Amino acid sequence: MKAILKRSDKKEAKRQRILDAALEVFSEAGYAGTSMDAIALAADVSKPTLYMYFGSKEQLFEAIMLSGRDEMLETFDLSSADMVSDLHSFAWNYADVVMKPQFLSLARLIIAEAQRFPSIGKAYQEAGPDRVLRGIMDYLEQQKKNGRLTFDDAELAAQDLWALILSAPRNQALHMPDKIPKRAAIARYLNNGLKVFLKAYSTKPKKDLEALDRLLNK
Amino acid sequence: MKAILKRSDKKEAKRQRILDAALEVFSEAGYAGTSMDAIALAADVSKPTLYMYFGSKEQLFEAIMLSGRDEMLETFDLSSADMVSDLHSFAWNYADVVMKPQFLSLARLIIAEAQRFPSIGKAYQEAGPDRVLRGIMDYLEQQKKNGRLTFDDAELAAQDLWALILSAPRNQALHMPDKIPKRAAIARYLNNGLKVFLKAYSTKPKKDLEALDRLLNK
DNA sequence: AGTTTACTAAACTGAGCAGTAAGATTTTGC
DNA sequence: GCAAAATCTTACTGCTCAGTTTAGTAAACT
Repeated sequence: MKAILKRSDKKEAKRQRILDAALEVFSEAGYAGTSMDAIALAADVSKPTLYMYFGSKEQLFEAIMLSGRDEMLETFDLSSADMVSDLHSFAWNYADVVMKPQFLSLARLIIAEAQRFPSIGKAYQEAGPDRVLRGIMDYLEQQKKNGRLTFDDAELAAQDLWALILSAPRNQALHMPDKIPKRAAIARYLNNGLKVFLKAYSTKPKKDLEALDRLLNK
Repeated sequence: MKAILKRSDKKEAKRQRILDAALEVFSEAGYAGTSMDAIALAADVSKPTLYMYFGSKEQLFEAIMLSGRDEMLETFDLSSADMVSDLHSFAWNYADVVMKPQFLSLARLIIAEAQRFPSIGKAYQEAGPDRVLRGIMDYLEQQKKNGRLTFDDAELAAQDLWALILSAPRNQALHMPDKIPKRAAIARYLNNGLKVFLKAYSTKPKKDLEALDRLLNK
C-alpha cells in the first residue's frame, strides 16, 4: 500500500532527499571534490531536476549548510531540580548530537570551506556554538543566583564547561574519522570534565562531587 | 653579488620552495580545489619540474603534510623552577604556535582531508597533539611527585589543561578565518584557563592562584 | 670546450565537470 | 480520459585539470 501524497508534499520530500544526499556526498569529498552528477545519483534524481530545485552548486551548498544548522541543536531543557544531574544530562544530550558521525562530517566540511565561504562559517558559529553557549550561560547565571556556583565571567565559565567535556574527544574525532571515540571513551572525558568543572566552580564542591559520584554509580 | 651554490643545494632549496608554495595554495583552496598549475606558478617553477620532484598531486600533498608536522612543535622546555610560571610560559609558547594563521590553515586542511587521507590525520594526531600531550603529562606527573598537583589520571589532567587554555579561541578561529582572536582575547581565555586548572588540580590552590595573579600583574 | 644535468615554455591528451537543451515519459488535476 | 506540469534520459558545450611530450636553453661539472 502506497500513501498518496499531494504534489507539494512530494516536492518537499524530494527537496529534502536532495539535501540529505548532497550533505552526505559533500561531507565525504568536500565542495570542490563533489560533482553534481554524484549528488544527482545519490539523491536518485536527474541532474536537470537538481538545477530546478537549486540553481547552482554554490546555492545548493549554502542551502545545505543553512538548513542543517537549525535542526542540530534543539535539545535543550536545562531546568529540572538538581544542578548536578542537570549538568550531567545536558552533557550527554549535547555529546550525543555533537559526536554523531554525520554531525562530525558536517563540522569538518564547514571548517574546510570556512575560507571559501566565510558566511557559512559565521552562520554556523552563531547558530551552533554561540547559541549553545548562551544557553549554558543562562543556566550558569541562574545557578549563581541560587548560590550553587561562583564565577565572575559567565561566558568563560560556559566555555570551560564545554571545553572540559567535549574538547578532547571531538578534536580526536575531527582528525581521525575512522576512530570516533566510543561511548565509554566519551564517558571518561565527560565525567572527568564535570568533576573538574564542579571542583572549580561549585560553591560546595565536596557535596556536588559526591552527588556526581552517586549519580554515576547508580 | 650572487652566491654560488652547489647543484645539490639548489635542488634542496627548490624542493623546499615547492613545498612552501604548495602548502600555501593547498591551505587556501583545499586538495581538490588546488591545481598543479597554480602550485607551479606560486613556486615559480615549471609544471614538469613539479612532477620531477614529486611524482603526483597526491604524493606532493602527502609530502607536505608529513614534512610540516615535525617543525611545528619544537617549543618545549618545561622545567625552570616555579610551576605557575612554567605553566604560564608553556601556555603562551603553545598558543603562539597554534594560533598562527598559517598553522590554523594547515589544521583546517588536515581536518578537511582527514576522510580522504586517513593516514595524514593519524600522523598529525600522533606527531602533534599526542606528542604535546605526552610532554604535558610528564611535567604534570613530575609536579605530582613534587606534591604540587593532585590527580588520578595524568592524561585527563593534561587534556583538561589544553582544553581550558585553547579550546575556545582555537575553535572560533577554525570556523572564522577572518576573525582570528587577537592576543588580548587569547590572553583572556588563557589566563582564565590557568586559573581553573590550578583551582581544580593544585594541592595549594590559594597560594598558586596568588602567584598567578602576581605574575599577570607584573 | 664540451658534456651532462636541470630546467623552461608551450602545447597536447584524455578525462571529468558545471550547466543547458531537446524530446520522451510519467504523474497529476480535473 | 485528457491536458498540463513535472521529471526523466540523453547528449551536448565549453572549460579545467592531471599528467606528458617536445624542443630548446642555461648553468654546472670535468
